[in-house]
Amino acid sequence: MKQTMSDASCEMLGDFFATFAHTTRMRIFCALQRGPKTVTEIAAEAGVTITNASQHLRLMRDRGAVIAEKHAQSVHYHIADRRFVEAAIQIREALFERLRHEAEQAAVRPSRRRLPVASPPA
Amino acid sequence: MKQTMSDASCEMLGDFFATFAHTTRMRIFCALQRGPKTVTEIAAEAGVTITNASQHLRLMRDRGAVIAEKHAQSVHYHIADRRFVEAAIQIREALFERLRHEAEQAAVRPSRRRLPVASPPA
DNA sequence: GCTGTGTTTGCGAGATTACGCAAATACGCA
DNA sequence: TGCGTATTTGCGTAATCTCGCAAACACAGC
Repeated sequence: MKQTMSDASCEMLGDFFATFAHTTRMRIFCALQRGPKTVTEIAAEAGVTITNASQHLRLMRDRGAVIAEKHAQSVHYHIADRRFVEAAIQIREALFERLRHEAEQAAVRPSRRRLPVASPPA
Repeated sequence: MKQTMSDASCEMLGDFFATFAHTTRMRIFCALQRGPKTVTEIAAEAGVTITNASQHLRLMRDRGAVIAEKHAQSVHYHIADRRFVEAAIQIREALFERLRHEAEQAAVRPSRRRLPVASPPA
């Protein structure tokens, strides 16, 4: 069981990915890319209830993805580390490129789809 | 509900992050960074049963994170896109740096810990 | 065809996560 | 102090995920 990353690293990374492994949290993250926002604003942009937004934000906060700051009655949330945004954009580009590539492949051989195992040329 | 990323993008990214949002899958991903491997090898390196490894690999395959190729009796898995590795490394660096930073902060003011909300200087 | 090795699948139990509602808390303002 | 706005928390239910076991499947060699 030798590995390049330690078990601790794998767990840490797994937790980090779990932080964004939800459409709503991704929408929240996306909304926050345009600057700090209150819970109410975030809930509106993400299209969820304030309670639900607060719950997701707590999870994201506990895992260090976002930071909360109190201003008067409201709490302003913002993204904790700009590199998270850069990584997300990078990943999105890779996924989009993959989609384009798959679309081209589908156009070339329309009958070939979603084989569970891709065999090498026989 | 205006956003920089579309709902579809958020869902796609959320699914992608979910693909790695598990310690075992992260270990599998890590094992595969050193080259293609069979299910049996992956299971051994990740410290899980072959059945369990196969289940995780199926999920990762369905989501485009890894690619399977049959060779004789065995199936060799490899990472689908090198950028996934680069993104993971980048994120890991950011997390480690954050850990270091937190450790320094803790050393400076040892009594201050894990406040649910960080208030700005009053 | 039969056997052995390697991989996948079906299914059920247990654990975890997500969500809404109602209640509680925090804070500014009168 | 009392009120209104903003946010969080407790809790119950529904949905999803994880994992092991046994069975099924794929394939090379005999």
